[in-house]
Amino acid sequence: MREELREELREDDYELLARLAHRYYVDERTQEEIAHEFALSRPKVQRLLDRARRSGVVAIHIQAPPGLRLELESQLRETFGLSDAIVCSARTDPQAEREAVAQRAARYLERRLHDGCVVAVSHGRTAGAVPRFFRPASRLDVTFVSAMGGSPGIDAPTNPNEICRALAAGCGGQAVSLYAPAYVESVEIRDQLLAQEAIAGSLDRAAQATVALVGIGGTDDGCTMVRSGCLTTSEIAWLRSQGAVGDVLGNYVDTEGRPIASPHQDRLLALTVDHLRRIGTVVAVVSEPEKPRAILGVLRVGVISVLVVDEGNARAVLDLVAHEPARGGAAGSGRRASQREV
Amino acid sequence: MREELREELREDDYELLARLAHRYYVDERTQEEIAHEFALSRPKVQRLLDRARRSGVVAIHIQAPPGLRLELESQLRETFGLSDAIVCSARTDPQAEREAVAQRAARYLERRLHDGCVVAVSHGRTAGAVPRFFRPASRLDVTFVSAMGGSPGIDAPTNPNEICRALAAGCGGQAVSLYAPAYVESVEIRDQLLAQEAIAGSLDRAAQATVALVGIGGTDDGCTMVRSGCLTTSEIAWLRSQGAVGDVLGNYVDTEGRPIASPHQDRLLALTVDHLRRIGTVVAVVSEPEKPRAILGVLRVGVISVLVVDEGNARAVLDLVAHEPARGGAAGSGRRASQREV
DNA sequence: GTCAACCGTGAGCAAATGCTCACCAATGCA
DNA sequence: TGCATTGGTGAGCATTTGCTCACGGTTGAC
Repeated sequence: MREELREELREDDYELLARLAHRYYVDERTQEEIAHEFALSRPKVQRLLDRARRSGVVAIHIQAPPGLRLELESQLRETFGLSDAIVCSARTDPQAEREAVAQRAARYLERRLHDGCVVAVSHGRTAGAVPRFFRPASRLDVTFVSAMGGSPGIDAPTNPNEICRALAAGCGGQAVSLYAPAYVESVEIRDQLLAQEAIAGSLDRAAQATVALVGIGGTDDGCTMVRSGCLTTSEIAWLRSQGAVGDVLGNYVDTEGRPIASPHQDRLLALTVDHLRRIGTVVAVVSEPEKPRAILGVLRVGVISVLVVDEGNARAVLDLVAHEPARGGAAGSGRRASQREV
Repeated sequence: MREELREELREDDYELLARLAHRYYVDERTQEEIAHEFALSRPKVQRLLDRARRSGVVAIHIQAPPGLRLELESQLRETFGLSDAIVCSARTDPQAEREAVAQRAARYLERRLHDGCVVAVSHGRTAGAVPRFFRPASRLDVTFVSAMGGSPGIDAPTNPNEICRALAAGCGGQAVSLYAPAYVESVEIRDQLLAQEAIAGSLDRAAQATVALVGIGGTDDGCTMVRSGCLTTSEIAWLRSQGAVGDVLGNYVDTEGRPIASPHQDRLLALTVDHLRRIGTVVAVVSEPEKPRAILGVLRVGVISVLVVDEGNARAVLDLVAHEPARGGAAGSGRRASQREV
């Protein structure tokens, strides 16, 4: 919005703007002082300074550490209404990339968590890498609760209970495990399990969390939900055929963020999208390459508030949005790139 | 003061500062919003942004038109307590240089003058070039009054009366002439002249001015006061021997800005330094090359509030101050250059 | 172990800033 | 010529910002 082309300035105006801007930004005079000096009214000085900024006479440059992609982050925030976005610069090694993302997520949690917080935790390889880097400066009285059941089919450190335990150990907090599988073979069994106090209680605590740490899953045959045995390859293929592009906590959505009603849903022991919606801060960590469509779909659900992601996926997601034909006004690849010019 | 070396930052701090700065300066969030996003207190965000600025993470660059020497101007303002300084970029031709200075002075007056102003005007070649460029956008009801008498020995356009007339013509204002010579041969004659209502009245109006436009004279044999016949070369030599480095309205001062008591003073028909002191805005225009010592002395009198000067003199004056042994702390050439680092 | 000195912190306030709005002058149009 | 429109202007107010100050927790010396 309010995109302003670098307007053409008359030479005299240019000089005045530069003079005012120098006085304001370099010499740090107040607008009132400057107004007095130049025999202008204060609001006029304000307007001129505004113009100086918009016309590019004043250039504010943020000297970011290499590897920080602040521009991308801002675009993600704006495009998806996130309250925060953290992008890690591209690395060749997927393993290193995952660690970089996990480290940033850990730093974010260190900043964000404070005594009394309750954090709901999903499964996932990237989420599983977070605890290794989670070392708050001081002890934190935080409770980590599994937001979904476990799966024997995948590495232990990728399971929610394990992630909770490790995170709690990292800060001296508490871990609340969910002693149930992520996925069972019938609705009846799930309902029986949900009737268990131990299980319902844990899930309920997760639902009451103020923060959630979640991964974003894809719909390819090698995705976590398949590797963990929650879904078969034919089931994931069926979901794909229904338009599913990704999931959060086993809740599949299409590219528009609409839920995919599926029979598998009812055999899942995890928080629902509505649960997540009620949790103030939902932090999603993603690093697996080539997940942009999954990310796009899940972001559009509108429950994610913070995204920690690698640079490749970040760019890819924004590209998807920019090239989409049907949505929003004036698509085309150039639009997004010129959003900010300062 | 408060010179801050670019402090060394830890990598994490660096990242946080860059992130905050980007959010604040590029995305234009308020400090409060940022504080909330980063789970910090508002004052803390403020301090961090402060640090970001001082440590150079935020670089504010003013894209000045070529030939604008804003840095020099700020140094002049600070060094001599001027309310404004305008420096014109160096040109090879002294004539072109004078015109450039005069043009800037004219622009300044156009901005500064408003209906009802009374401007006291001295003689001088540079001051004489001002009217040619003085073309306010709209009619101005301003009165220009000679602040010293005339001299038949110099070009007409260099005489105060003539400058007043031309300035008044330029804006549709009034000119009040001083019908007296700048310099007479005895104190008695001067006193007689001062007793004349026409003369005393004009000088009095000049003394009541709210703005003054003055030149700064040197003490070489070719200075305006000698060329105009006000002083002989032996008189100016005597003044030099007394330490005089320059004058304003015929009032000679030494390099410290102290007045030089001289017998010639009493034969002068012009405003005194004390008169000038009571005039709110005294604009000095100087462009003759190699006048830095004259400028230095006159600026130190403390009556000049605005200096319009060529780049060569501006640098030379600041160099003189920087290399002075006796005054202020920690002299040496490097000091001034490092005053501002942003 | 105790005490003093010292950051770093956030509350609270004063100043500075951004913004809205009503007004005026200049311009264009009938 | 009169009238409507537009662009720019400064008054006044709400918000944002910078700053002071008292407090608490930590460090380091004795």
